[in-house]
Amino acid sequence: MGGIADVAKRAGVSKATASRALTGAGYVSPTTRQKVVSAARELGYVASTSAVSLATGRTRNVGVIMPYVNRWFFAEVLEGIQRSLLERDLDLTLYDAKPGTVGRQRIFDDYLARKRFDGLIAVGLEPADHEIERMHAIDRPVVMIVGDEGTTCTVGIDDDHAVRRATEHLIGLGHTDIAFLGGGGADWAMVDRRRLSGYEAAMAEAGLADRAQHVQSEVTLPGGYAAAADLLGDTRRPTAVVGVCDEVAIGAMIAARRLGIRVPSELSVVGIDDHEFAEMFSLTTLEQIPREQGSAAVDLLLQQIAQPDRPPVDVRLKARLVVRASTAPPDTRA
Amino acid sequence: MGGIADVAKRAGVSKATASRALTGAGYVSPTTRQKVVSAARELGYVASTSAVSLATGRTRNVGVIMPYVNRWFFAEVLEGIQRSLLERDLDLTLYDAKPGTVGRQRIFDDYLARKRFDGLIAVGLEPADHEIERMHAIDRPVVMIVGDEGTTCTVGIDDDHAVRRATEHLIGLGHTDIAFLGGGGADWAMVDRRRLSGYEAAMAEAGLADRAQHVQSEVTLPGGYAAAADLLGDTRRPTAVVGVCDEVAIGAMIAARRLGIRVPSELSVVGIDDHEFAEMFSLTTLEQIPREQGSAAVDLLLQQIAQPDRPPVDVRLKARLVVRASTAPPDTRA
DNA sequence: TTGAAAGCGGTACCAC
DNA sequence: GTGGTACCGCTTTCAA
Repeated sequence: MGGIADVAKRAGVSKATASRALTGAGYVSPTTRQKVVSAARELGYVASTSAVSLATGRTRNVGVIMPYVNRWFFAEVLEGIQRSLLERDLDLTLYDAKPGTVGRQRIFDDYLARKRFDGLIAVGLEPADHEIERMHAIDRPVVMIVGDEGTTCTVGIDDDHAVRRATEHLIGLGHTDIAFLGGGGADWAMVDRRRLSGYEAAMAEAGLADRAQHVQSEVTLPGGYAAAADLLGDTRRPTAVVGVCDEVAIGAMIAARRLGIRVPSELSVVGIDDHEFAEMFSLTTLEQIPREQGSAAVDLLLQQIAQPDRPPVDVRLKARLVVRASTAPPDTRA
Repeated sequence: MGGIADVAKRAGVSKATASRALTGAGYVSPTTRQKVVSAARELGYVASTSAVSLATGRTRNVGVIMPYVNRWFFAEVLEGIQRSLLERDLDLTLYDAKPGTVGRQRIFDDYLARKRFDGLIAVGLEPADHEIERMHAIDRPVVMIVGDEGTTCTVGIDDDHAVRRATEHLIGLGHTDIAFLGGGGADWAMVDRRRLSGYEAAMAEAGLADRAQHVQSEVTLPGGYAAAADLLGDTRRPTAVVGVCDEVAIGAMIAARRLGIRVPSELSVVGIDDHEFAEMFSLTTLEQIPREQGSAAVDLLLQQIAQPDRPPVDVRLKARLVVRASTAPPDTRA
């Protein structure tokens, strides 16, 4: 079936010439090229990817490894990456590496070593040391989204900046009783720790260090709901909440409504993300655009693939404050 | 670096023997096998996937094509597929084929033809005729999740059954003013049409044909919210709503709360899915388990790959009614 | 500008 | 049981 040999024969040229004409590498006279191209089209010729890879050492495929695909941020990033790759005629192989699963182990131990890709994008992976080692061992460029700047390229928002803006926004409105909701527990992500620190720093700088309060919560919408339900059930509750992300913040808003606590008059809520639900909940938040981070990562990766020796770049975006109706000055009638 | 030739040399055998020892195909004496295996381990040998593919014609890779990855159902299915493939040492190449985009066109026109996979799983694709043609043209087994039974294997729930159960549940509680929320508009998915028909049939059978009411809505949580906000703002509103899926149903619940309409006393809501938010919203729903559909699809696909001539199988699951607190008899005080 | 031929890294048939 | 060898389908020197 339709190998390049058939195309060559039909065009009356050699395999070599056919290859040159089709790939665009090397000289071919315009007329010959035309003949080859027509022959290929007539035969419905499509090059075998494995043969091409074997011969060139390039897979025209990018690996994407992430711990979740069902959370807003990750799904958006994935879409951004996919769209970018699609434009460039590149494939995408997905690795779902949930923390603490044997699947993740297999991915790092076996899958990566197979080098089915020219480069790897790791999203919010929080890799352990031996995992980082594996990633470097494969000798392919790596770009991380949400990771620490270091030896590899990195894309992400400035978390410290974002959470400070969030906290300062509340402080600026007059709040002093501001809780930070989200994170904590066993496998607590670095992002979430960073955000907590930023919150604490902002509180301290405003002389509110002793009012700072961290409420643990799973970093999901139901998680935020559950944690907030506990927190707000108490009569001695904060007047404002910073959610570690919008999902948690929205969970808190829903919990507040259930408890009959009015947002924003009785409780102000800020998030970080600008999640697809943020507008519907009128959530004040710090906007990040994961799709753009995805395509930025692709750009960086392709640069690294083209020039492996370039020093690692660090793209650190500033999140923009989007004020909606979930924040207001504290109710002073109390 | 590290080809099978090196392994063979180190083990003191031929490439052929090394290959047999490593792949498990063909006879090799236990001792020889041991030698080869150790040599391979010592060298950190990993077979080149492109070379294997070229030689065997098998890619050990499965393509997954879906229109969204950021919606609950799709993300869950994807995770289910991924987990199944991971267990079997198979890779997953993702194609994000959003309706009406050039990206989708490229996927069907170019990407599929490259046959980077041994089989394809299409999720909720609603393919046009020429797209179906393309899928068959690649001459690889295809399994569809949420599709019409026909020439290919199919996995999915019995939508008619599910929506009837939902509607009958409400009718059984005494409701007669039951609206169906979701679907309609330009590129209206078949699933949603099927569900609407089921609802209409159930209404008709209960003698409520003239009370049937379809309210258009984008099939997302914010979409359901917006549509319900309109619908429920009217004083002459239904006493119950069937959401085309949980996302829409939950959007409706949120809208109701905003409007001060109490669920379930003033409004009953049923969904279909058992979405991750369903419990938190106490939503009565018909449970489907997308992850299981994903792994079922993988099973079917592998069977087809092993025995291409098997007749297409149709897995049609029954959704289970999960009664929570979003449904109750209509308020009769009115 | 084009063609012949040597790989790329495995697998699998066939003879020993 | 094991080894020699002809492919798999394409790219890429190197000569002509």
